[in-house]
Amino acid sequence: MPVKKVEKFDIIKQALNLFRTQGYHKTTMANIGDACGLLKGSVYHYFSSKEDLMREVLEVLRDHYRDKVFIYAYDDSHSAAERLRILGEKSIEVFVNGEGACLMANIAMETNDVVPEFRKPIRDFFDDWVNALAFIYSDRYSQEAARIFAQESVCAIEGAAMMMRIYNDKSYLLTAHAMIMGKFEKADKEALISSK
Amino acid sequence: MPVKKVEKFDIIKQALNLFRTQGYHKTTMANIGDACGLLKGSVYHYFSSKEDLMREVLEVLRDHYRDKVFIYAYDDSHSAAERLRILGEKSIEVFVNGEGACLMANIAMETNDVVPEFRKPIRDFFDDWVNALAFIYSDRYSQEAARIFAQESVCAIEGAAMMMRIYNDKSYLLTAHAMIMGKFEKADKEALISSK
Amino acid sequence: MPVKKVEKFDIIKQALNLFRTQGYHKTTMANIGDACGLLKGSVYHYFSSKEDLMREVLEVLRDHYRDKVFIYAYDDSHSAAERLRILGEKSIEVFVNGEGACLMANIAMETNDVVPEFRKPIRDFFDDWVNALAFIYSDRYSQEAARIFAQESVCAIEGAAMMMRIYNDKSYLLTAHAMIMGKFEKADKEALISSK
Amino acid sequence: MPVKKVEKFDIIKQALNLFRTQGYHKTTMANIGDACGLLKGSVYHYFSSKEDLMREVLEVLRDHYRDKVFIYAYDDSHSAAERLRILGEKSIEVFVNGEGACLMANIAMETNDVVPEFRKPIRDFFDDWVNALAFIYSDRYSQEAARIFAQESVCAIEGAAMMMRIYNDKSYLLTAHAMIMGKFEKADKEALISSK
DNA sequence: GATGAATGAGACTTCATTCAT
DNA sequence: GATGAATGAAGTCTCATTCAT
Repeated sequence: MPVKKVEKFDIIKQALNLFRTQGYHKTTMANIGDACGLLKGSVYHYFSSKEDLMREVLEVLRDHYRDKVFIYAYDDSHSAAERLRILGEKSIEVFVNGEGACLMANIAMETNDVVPEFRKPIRDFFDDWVNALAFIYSDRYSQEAARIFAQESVCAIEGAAMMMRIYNDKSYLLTAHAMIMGKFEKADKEALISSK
Repeated sequence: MPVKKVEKFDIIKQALNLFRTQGYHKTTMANIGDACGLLKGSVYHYFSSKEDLMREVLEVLRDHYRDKVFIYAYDDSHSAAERLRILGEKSIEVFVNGEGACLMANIAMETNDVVPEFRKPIRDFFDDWVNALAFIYSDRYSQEAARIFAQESVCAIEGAAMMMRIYNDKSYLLTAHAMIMGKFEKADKEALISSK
Repeated sequence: MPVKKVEKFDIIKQALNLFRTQGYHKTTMANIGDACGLLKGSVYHYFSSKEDLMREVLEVLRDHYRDKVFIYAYDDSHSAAERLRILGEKSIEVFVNGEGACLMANIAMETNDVVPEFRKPIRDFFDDWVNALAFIYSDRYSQEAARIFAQESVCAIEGAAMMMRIYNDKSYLLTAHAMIMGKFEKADKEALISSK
Repeated sequence: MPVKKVEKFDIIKQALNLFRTQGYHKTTMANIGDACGLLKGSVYHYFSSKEDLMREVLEVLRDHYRDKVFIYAYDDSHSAAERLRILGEKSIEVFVNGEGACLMANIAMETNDVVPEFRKPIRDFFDDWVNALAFIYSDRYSQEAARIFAQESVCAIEGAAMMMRIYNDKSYLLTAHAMIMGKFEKADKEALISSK
């Protein structure tokens, strides 16, 4: 029976949302328990500590993006531009539904210097993301240029997510995606022109 | 001769660095006291609460940027490109010296949903920044386009600051500035071309 | 067999005694914890704050008097004089056992101007007391006169409780009760005489 | 020049009012300083400690009552009833002007079991009061009866002061005084009758 | 597996007090 | 005499964590 498994995942989902919006230190085990209909003591049946819970949250999120989002970057059945569009769409969906906050970025900023254990899963996530974009971009850019553009893209999106949250205005994210798509498509044309 | 007295501004500076690197909730009044050679109780001689101290930190930082950095955007004695370069240089200086963390962004992400009092000073800071860049850009862009480019620039730099911190790699920030400068200069040429 | 657990009511009883003798501000959560064999932090498992605990203490005491003491005022199976005697006896018992201090009066005096939240339960207690006495007195006095005599009686007893505490001499309370009983009985005779 | 003396007395007066309404523990040295236009540190030029200040407050109040109020009890130029009226008038004045709180009673209740140093001045005050009333009453009562009536009178007035404060209703005090005067005058008539 | 009681460390804050200027 | 900076003890409260039931 998958009952237990589901419950554990529920805790992770609730914790993810709380960590995302309230941050790591402000979110208490009682908050998490409340959100799941559990007492805080009961959360310890599933996770040995708050840090452990956070690690699992980061892992689940990393896996989710790798398996359900970034994977599309490598899907040959779509054009590069199309794949870029899909990635953008999916991350907008997640960011915007999740009240415009990126767990990875927020936890990175809050805990980078105080809970070093979280660094690796966070870096892994961003590695995956940059690699995925670089793979798409390598269609029209050199290895080197694709990588830099990928990094720039991630910066642009994360910066936009931050502004979106500060100003409570979703347009930042849309603008960022449009900018990236535009730049990529322009590269396309230039590539076409120069290849003539 | 006065005994070495702690200046209020010293506390603000130390607090700024601690808040920037450890975050708001993880930084304790004892940490701040320690950094100034004071007991935690003594900090209350200057600030009525931790929140109050943070408010003053945000205010000081906002004022600093407005008066010492963004002000160059409006300095007629330099060309637009030159002014853009100066702004970039100054913020790199601050970010990088400050161990690569942007207090405004970090606190925004950590406290946006839990300490609404901090929202206004943070927004004010970003308003100042966007306005300054938009003013420079309006030299070669329409009002509308300048504003959007300014927002994109801030996003790019903040995203880069985040990546810099996560990967402990200062090149992100340099790349972001180079990209912005490049785009602005290209606009220059295009403007020249189209004005022919 | 359950491990000896602290009952919520135990905490209330211990707190009542401490508040009564040491006052509200001087009594600490650690004092209360100690008196119950708990750490100060553990008291918060039962009460959300010191003020909340005090509110419950006041409520319990008010309920106790209403249900276990003042209720006798309305018991038809005894004569008015007898009911008055019972009330006096019971309150002497409580006051004297409680080391001669009236929690309600003490907390009223200490917190009247600084913790307005306590005013209502305190007034409710004194309302109950005056009403109970007035009901007894209405047997031989007009509504109006009974009410005033009831108020005077409460004043006399509370004043006596104060003097008892200051001089550590229980006779004040006995004297006050004797005076009240005497006055009531005299009214009886006068009533008899005037009814001839 | 009596400048200094006056200032010290100012502090005592302000402290008296604060202690009376807020209680001993809740009143801070900063409160007292504020009320005098001093910083809290400066109060220590006049009093070695908060306890010391309170002791002086109690002493001043005791002296005031002894020299300016109770002294009328022994003034041969008025009848006993007149002297009783004067005492009542003066204490109503003080109580009611002083926002209906009796410093002596309040501090007695709050500190009886925790600051034994205050007991003696408080007892001295009440001794003075009882003696003064007993002296008046001895005009028409036996030594013994006068003393008991004096104690009852003090109880009645203090109880009334308490109720006045709890209900914010000055009539309690007036009623108490009327009751005492009435009882004394009745004794007068009875004495006259029995002396026939 | 869940509960709720309990812990203990540590957070923010207050405050009487001291002292150099 | 007054100030303001500083102290240190203590107070209220929070919270991750443990554990018997």
